[in-house]
Amino acid sequence: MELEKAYNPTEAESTHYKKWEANSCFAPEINENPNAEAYSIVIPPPNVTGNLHMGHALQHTLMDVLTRWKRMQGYKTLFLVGVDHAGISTQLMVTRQLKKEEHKTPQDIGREAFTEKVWAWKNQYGDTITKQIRREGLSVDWSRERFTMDESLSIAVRNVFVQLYEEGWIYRGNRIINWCPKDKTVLSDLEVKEETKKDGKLYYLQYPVKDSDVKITVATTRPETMLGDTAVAVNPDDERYTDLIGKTIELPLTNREIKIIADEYVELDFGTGAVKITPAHDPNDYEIGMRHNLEQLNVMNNDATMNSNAGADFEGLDRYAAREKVVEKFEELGLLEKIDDYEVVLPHCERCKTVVEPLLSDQWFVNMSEMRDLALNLMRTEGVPHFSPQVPHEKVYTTWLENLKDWTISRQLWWGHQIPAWYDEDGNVFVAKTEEEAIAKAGTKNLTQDPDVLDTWFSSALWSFSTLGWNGDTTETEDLKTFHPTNVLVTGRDIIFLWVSRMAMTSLKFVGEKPFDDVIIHGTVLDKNGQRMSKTKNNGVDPLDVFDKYGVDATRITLADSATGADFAWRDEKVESFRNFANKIWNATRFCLMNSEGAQVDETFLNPKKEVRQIVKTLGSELRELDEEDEEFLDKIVPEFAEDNPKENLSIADKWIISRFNKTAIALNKALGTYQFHEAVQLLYHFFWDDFCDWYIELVKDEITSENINTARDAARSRIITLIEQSLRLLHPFMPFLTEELWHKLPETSNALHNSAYKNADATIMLADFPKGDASMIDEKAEAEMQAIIELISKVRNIRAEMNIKPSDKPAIHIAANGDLQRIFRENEAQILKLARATDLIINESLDVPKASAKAVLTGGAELAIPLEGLIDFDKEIERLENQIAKLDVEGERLEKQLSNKNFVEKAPPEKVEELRARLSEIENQTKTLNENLKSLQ
RNA sequence: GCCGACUUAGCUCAGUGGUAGAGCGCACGCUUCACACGCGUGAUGUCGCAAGUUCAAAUCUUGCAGUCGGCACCA
Repeated sequence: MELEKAYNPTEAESTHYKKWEANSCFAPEINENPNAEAYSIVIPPPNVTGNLHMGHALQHTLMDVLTRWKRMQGYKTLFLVGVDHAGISTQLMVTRQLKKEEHKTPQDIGREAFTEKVWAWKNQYGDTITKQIRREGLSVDWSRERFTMDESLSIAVRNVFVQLYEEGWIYRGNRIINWCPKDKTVLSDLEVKEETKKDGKLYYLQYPVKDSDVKITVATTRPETMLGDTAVAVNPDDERYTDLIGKTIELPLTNREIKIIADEYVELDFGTGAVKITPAHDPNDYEIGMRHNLEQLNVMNNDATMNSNAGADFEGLDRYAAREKVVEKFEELGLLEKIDDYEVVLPHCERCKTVVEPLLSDQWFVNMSEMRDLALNLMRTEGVPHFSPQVPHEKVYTTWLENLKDWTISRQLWWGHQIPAWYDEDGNVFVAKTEEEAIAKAGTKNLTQDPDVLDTWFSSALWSFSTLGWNGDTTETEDLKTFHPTNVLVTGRDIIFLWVSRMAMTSLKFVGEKPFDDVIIHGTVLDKNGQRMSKTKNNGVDPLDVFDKYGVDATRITLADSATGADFAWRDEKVESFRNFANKIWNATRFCLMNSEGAQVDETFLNPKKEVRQIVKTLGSELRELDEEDEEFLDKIVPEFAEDNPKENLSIADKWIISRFNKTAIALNKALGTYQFHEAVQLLYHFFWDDFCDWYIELVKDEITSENINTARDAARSRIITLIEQSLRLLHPFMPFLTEELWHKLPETSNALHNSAYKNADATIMLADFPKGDASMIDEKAEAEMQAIIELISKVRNIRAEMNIKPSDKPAIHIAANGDLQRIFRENEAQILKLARATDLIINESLDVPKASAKAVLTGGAELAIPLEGLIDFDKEIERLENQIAKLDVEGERLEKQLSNKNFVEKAPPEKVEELRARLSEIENQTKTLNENLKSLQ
């Protein structure tokens, strides 16, 4: 079989996903093992309005890597997918469309028609994100796809609301809240972002005290709110104002009189020490107002224009126009003391960036006390959720919970879960799951449902269990039993408070168990200059463009390689290098397939013991008394077997690559188990490229391309193709398309290679058994021997390059070495000659070469020389040797210094001291030899 | 204001007590029968600064500087 010269991802990406999906490979039901352990991940539901960005691609890749890995291990895996209705974003988007297409506002068409439009919009555009998820290759179970406004999830929301209300945790109250005048809705504290404005002003306004000439000066950044002042407060200990406490102020621009009150809240040394109090427009003033029983005068409409309470001169003015006018009037009255430049920090709507106005308003709140304690207790007693990385997230999470305030959950929107509360004509409230129940409770049909909807995060908070069937009416399902708690949540740090904490709380409260064990917090993908990607800066990198350019697999493994929890700057060059890696895998496989006649994928070629077990099984009882772990077992029963069996007859290179493979597999499983994705990718990259391609393939090339058909050649072919097959399995969680594409091209791949949990499924690498790695196949001796061969070849290559020996010139290699090294080099003579591009390998106890030779030393006291009659440039060779001596000298000096330090020798672990001594002795030997070589040239 | 992270080769980043690493880039050489998205060879770092702990510090402690982030906020 001959493959294209380079990997072209397009075809693989367009066919395999469809096949996997059609074969239900993603659903947990594919697992035939009734005792299989479950593994589950729920996706952080992307906004239904959303488009995939690089952050999603990163997060999704990590979840899919874990899911595919566990699935291949035989776990009953569920990667649950779904989208979020995303209240404000979606409503804004549809509102914008309505304005553009029909020049209408939502109010023009009414709630029902508008909501219908949003649903239509959702149905039309809502699958953008799910298409993109398919493109990413995510092995999510589409049969369990959820939407936060699904019927069952909505029932869950209502049940949770009703229960919390009945238990007294949810209440309706009139409090200072964050109001977005543009979106015209209340926002929770978490949806408000502070921004510093450097060119702000601090205005000093003078208020005349009634029946006196005294004026009291207050400082404010928002002069327009003075129209709602209902007091001026001073510190009770402030001697400047002692006489004024209790006096009355004639509030300018209004004909109202307000009191001067004393309150500890006021700081003596800030501003003028006197504070205007506007209980309806400032959270602190509100608190003071409550303490002093002050009137709460709301002077603003919900679009941040002034209302009639502000007086006829101001009514209808925008807050900023009103500010200017108030200042002008104060100036006219001679009551404007001064205006200072002042850096102000203003709250902004996270979504539309409008300055948020603190307003007194009737809203629904959740008192979080009980649920907060449940979550805190879980962390304190079990350390759950376990954050990766633990620092700083565990502490930030805990601290936030400890300081948790009430959650504002109502939103003045139409898109979302409408609050299940009804009012009768007298304003009495009836909270119930359905209107019928509310009617029953109220004893009247004349009820109006609260027009507001719930914060989007209220439904997201239930996501870990509402998606598995819990809705309050139904509290036990097979899925809940099997998949809850989920194993790990993968998400960004921006929603630890908004989402992670709330899932922890609601899950504990309503299901009585944690929602997940682990939480992986990934970093943020920044642009190439280290800036956050944003629409306004237009510096975003579209993952779909990257997929098109470099392929999905290259993008996935690039992202996984970057996942250390730290932010990182996006570089196309990095994907390019992983695209090259994909191509390398493609070509290595291509090469093996060009030489695959007579080969078969068969694990026993990598592990003869497995064959022993098979033979034992076949032969049956007569062999039972023999120890199958005994390495010479086969020799004992059939001596000729070991000699002739090419599976047993392994070269150093074979043993070495098998050892390296098993080490890699073990380390890879460990890295994935501890969420060290970068480590995992590095292991795969270097095993495959450096060990397998650069060395193993080159070492066995001659044998497997041999024209002579014999069992040894076919065994070598089977071995290398089996190594490819096993490597593809290790790579599959990261590069699903490429590995599936290649796997099917390998000879005799079938569902027999599946994990035993998937015996009957159609053949696919995604269900193949994930290699665990066999520690007993690690062969340190073979690795050391191979290291000697690699060192020899590398040194020859170094001489060739530095002495400018043409590739076409093939010199002889002379080696002086001890018995063991002699054997190793002789056994691999053909490979050494090929890879070093030499003609003869002359091995002796000592070197017997002409002066005109280039020389080098090897670890273990061996020497090598390449005679270069007529070719050698003595000056160059001298320089080369001097360079090597200099390098060794630097290291030797440091070691000598360390070893002559008594403290080190006495206090450091003996094995460490011994290690350094051995190294020093090696350096001394090599230096000595190099110096002799150098002298002979001078 | 409080909390925290980061600072390592030209660039992007790994590395958490024992001889400084990768990819890209750079230099030199290669139509070596899988791959130039390749092969071989090489150069490049007082690991932000200062002090401390230790036989030993990129790694632990403290301080400083710079960058970034989270939380809170004084009118």
